[in-house]
This record gives sequence, C-alpha cells and structure tokens, in this order.
Amino acid sequence: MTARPSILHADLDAFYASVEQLLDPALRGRPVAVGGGVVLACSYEAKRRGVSGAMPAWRARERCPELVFVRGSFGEYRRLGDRVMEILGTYTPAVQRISIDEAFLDVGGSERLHGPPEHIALQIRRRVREEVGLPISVGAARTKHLAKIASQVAKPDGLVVVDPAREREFLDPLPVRLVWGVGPVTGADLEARGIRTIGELARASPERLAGLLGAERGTRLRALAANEDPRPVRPGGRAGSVGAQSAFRRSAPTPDLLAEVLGHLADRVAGRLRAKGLAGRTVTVRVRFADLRSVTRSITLADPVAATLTLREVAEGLVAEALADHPRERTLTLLAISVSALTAETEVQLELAVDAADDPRRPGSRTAAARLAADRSVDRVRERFGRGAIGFATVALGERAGVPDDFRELAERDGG
DNA sequence: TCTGGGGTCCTAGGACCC
DNA sequence: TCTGGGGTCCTAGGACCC
Repeated sequence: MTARPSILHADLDAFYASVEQLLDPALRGRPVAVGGGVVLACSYEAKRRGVSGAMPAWRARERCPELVFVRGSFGEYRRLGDRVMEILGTYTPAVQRISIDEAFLDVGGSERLHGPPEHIALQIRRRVREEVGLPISVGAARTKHLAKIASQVAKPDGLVVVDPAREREFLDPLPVRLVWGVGPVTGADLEARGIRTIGELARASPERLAGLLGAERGTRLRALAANEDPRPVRPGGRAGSVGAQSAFRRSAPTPDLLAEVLGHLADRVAGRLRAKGLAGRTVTVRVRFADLRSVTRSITLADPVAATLTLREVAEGLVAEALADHPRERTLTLLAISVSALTAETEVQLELAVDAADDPRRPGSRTAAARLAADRSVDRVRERFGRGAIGFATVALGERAGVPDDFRELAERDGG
C-alpha cells in the first residue's frame, strides 16, 4: 500500500471532567461527575466504578458513593476547547471540528513541514498535554471513519495508527457498535441477527442489510464497516439549524407555562440566530408528554424570522396545534423550538425597505422592522452587561430550567 | 422521586408542477 | 377519459451523535 494514514481524529479524553480536574487539583485522581440531575460527563475514575453518561445522579451515587459532583465551568470548556483547536490548526488548515472537544485533520500535505502523520499525532498529544494540561487521544488512518474508530480504541490518553496494509485485521474483530451511526437500537437489531463485529457487518450481503436497515442505511453502514467511505475532511461547516429546549417537571399546559417557557426559548434561539447573522424560514416545535413520547409540529414561512417576538408567536401557534391534536395529554415535560432553512440575515435586512404590509412575519413590514430593531438593542445591552442585564423572564424562570443557559449550549452526553 | 441540551441525517407520504 | 415519470417542497417522526 502506498497510501499514508494521513487522516487524524483528535478527541479530548473525558473532556468536561478533565477540565474540572485541571482547574481544581483536589479533584485529580478522584471520581468526578459534571451535571445536576443527570451525569453529563464523568472522569475515568468514575467510569471504572460504573458511572456513565446520561445516568440519573441518584443512580451514579448509588454505584459510586465517593463521586464528586460539580456543576460545570462552561466558559472554561469553550476556552480550552478553542485553544486545543488552535494547536491542531498549526499543523494544517484542513481541520474539521465536529464538537467542542473533537476534530478531524488531514495532514497529507503537511509532511514536509511537520513530518509523517504518526509524528504529528505524537506532537499534538505532547503539546496539548504541556500547553493546555489535558489528555487527548488520537487515531490515525487512511479514512475519517477508521481514524475515529482508532481514537476510540486509543482511549484513554493514547495513540493508535492503523497501518493501511492491516486495516481489516484491525477493524474486523471490533464490536459493531463502534461503527458511526450504529446506536443502541440498530446495534441490538444487528446483534440479534448474529452480526456482532465490524467484520461481520462488512461481509453481510447488501440484500440482507437492506432488508434489515433499509437500502440507503444498509449501504451506508456496510460501506463504513468495509472502510469504503472516502469522505474528505471538510473544514468549517455551517449550522443547518438553531434550537433550544427546556425540560421541566410535569406541568399542565396552562397559558402561563406556555408563555413563560416559549418566551424564554424564543429569546434564546432568536438571540443566537442574530448573533450568527442568520434567520430561518422553518420553525419546528417539540412537545414531550408525561410518558416521554413527543410530537413535533413545523411550519415553513414565506420569509425568514430572527425576531424574538415573531418566533414566539409562531411557536405558540404550533404548540397549540400539537396540543389540539392530542387532547388527552394533560401533562407536559418538555418544550423545544428549532429554526432551520437558514439564510444569512443580510438578506432579511435588504427586504426591510421593500414593502409595508403590517404582518410581522413579513420582514418588510414596519412591525417586523421594529421588532428586529428592538431585539438588536437588547442584544447590544447584553453584549456589554451580560445576559442577565435585560430580557425575557430570566428571573421569573428561576430554577425551573435547572441547567444554566451557558451550559446548555455546550452540553453533551459523552464529553467525559 | 426515570432522562440535559445541542445538533445531523434519513424516510415516507402528500401536494404541486411539468 | 385516463394516464406516466420526474422533480421539488413541506411535514412528521425516528435513530443517532456529542
């Protein structure tokens, strides 16, 4: 084989928990969990004692009584994650960040400056340890998917380079759950039919997989298992949707509750859209009932929204529809708003001068213009004085949300 | 005292157009 | 009077990832 294992996948180990241990030396060597009611991330010391992500706090404490719970240091996660990405960027501009703590690199063109991929991987691990103080695992291989699997195998705090001549040897015995896109449901399906390893998935007939998973998905997962997915490292990456959700204790869908929660969510979503210079035409709401089943309702508007009040009104209408379709459901446990079909907000602004129909959903209307202008004033005040300085019901919402807003933006299940 | 919050991608049916 | 095939957009739901 001539191909080099020039794709790297770099993945910080137990990121949130490692940051906490970095910030507070008293936590080092101890089982640490980040989160409130549930474990959002935990240290390897905690994992060894049976704690894992998404576990309710009471169960985690049951399994590991000496577990130390910390609420999380959101700003630090963002800051340190960014610093690590900066280090990665010194080896190639071809860095594709896929979450706060994880990225692909194509170092195929970096050899002359920085040496072969293995050497770069070693340097990355050493520099992140020395300059940031965090452990990071790296996988190196010929393809992205294989590099990602390699970094998972390398954890914790390791490096795995997959020799292009020995890819099958490496891949075949690994559990099928390591394939990207095989989750609990599909994994259980496959295992029930005797497909337990990646090798078995790669060798399964396309017809059989199509019957099991559907044609498209069967083909895709088999290609991943067979390591025949050549997708390139794609730097940058634009958001396709912006959303927010809020889980709460079982509550009747009273007008007060809906106004409060949807107002808060619309404020968050629209604010983030404006901060990114975006607006979106499709608004989707999700309503979760007491039994954790949820339904969604969406609408695609003629023009993109970025104004808080307009988004809130549209969302209220959609939630009302969803509730009307489920008249027997008396209890809610979650509401969510998401905006997709995004466009650059400059296009919205251009339309401001155009027409004057007074439907606030139309960006050209005076109402829409006034709303957007008011929102921007609020945005500016918040930029200077912080989120709490002004805005919708942040005080009234109080403890209901349970998780600090900043944290929500960063939260992820398996970060540690 | 059973479950965060942020996303992506895919499927499938229906409306509508040519 | 009955009809095809293709394409796009919209909507609802589900699995998955971090």
